[in-house]
Amino acid sequence: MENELTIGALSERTGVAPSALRFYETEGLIHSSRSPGGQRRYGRDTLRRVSFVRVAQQVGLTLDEIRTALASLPENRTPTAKDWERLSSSWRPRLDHQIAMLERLRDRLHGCIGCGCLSLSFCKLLNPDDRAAQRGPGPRYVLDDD
Amino acid sequence: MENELTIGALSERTGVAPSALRFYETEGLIHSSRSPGGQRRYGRDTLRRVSFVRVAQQVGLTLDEIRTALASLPENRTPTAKDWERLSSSWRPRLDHQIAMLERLRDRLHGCIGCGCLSLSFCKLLNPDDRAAQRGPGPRYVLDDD
DNA sequence: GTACAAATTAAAGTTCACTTGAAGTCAAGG
DNA sequence: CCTTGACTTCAAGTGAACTTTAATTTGTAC
Repeated sequence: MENELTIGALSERTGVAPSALRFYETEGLIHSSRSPGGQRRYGRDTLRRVSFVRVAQQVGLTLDEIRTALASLPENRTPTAKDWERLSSSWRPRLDHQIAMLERLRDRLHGCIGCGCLSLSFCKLLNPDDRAAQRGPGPRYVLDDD
Repeated sequence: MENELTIGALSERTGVAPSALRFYETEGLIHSSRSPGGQRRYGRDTLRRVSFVRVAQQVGLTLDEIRTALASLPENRTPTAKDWERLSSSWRPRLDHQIAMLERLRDRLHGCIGCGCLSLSFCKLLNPDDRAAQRGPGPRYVLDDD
C-alpha cells in the first residue's frame, strides 16, 4: 500500500506546518519512517494523532501533558476508537471548568460594571486569594487556574 | 496626604510581583513618581489601573491591547467609574464569544466521543477551515480565534 | 536528463510576559 | 551610627511552541 504520507501531505491534511510536524517529532508526539532517500513518511494513523494534539491544545493542554496522554496508548497495535475516546473523555471536566470560570468572570464583571466599581477594596473580581498562585516564569494561559 | 504606595505595598495589595510592576512601567501600563531618594511612589488610582490590567488579562487581552485601551483614558484627571466601565464593558462580547467557543468544542467533542470518531475525515471538530489561520510565531492563547 | 518543487539538518531566532542576578542605594528602628 | 530589609538599575535568562535560515539532497514531471 502506498498509503504513506509525505510531510507536505500531512501538513495539508491537518493544517499544521511542516516545521511544526518536525518539531512534534523531536518532542516525541508523532513518529515517522523514512523513504529510501531519507525523507519522512507517515502512516495514516498519524493524521489522527496530529488531530488529537491540536484538539488537546484547544482544550488547554500543554505539549508535555499531551505527550503523557499519548504515552498511554498501546504501542503494539494501532489505537482503536475506544482508545482515543478514553483519552479525550478526560477533557470533559476540564472544559466544563473552563466554561464555568469564564461565566463567573462575565457575570461578576457585569455586576461590577453595574455598580461602577473595579477596585480591589470593593470588588471580588480581583481578590488575589481567589486566584491561583502563579508558579514559574513564562506566559500563563489565561484560563489556567489549576 | 501620605497616600502614596511603595512598590512593595502595591505588590501586596494587588498580588502582582514587584518585578512585574516595574515591567508594567517600562511597558507604559502604569506610571510612578519618585521619592527624594529615587524610589517609586504610586498614587492610589494605580491600584485600579493594575486591577484593570489583571482582569483584562483574564479576559484574554495582551499587554499591547491593554496599553491601547488604557491610552483612551483621560490624562488630565483621575478616571471615573464611568471611564472604567466604558473600557471593561467592551469585554462582554469577547467573553460571550469565548464561552460559546468552548461550549461548541465541548458539545462536538461529546458527539465525537459518542460516535467514536476523532479523525479529520469524519469529524468536524478539527476541520482546519473552521479554525482561524495562525499568525506569527510564539505561543497562542488557546481560545483566541479572532 | 534536467529542471524545479519539496524535502533534509542544525542552529539560531521569535513572541509574550515576566523573573533572576548582580551590585549597589535608601529608609526606618534601636 | 548601624543594621536590616526594601528598594534601585540593567542585562540576561526563562518557557512554551514553534519558525526561520542556510546549505544541501531527493523526488518527480516533462
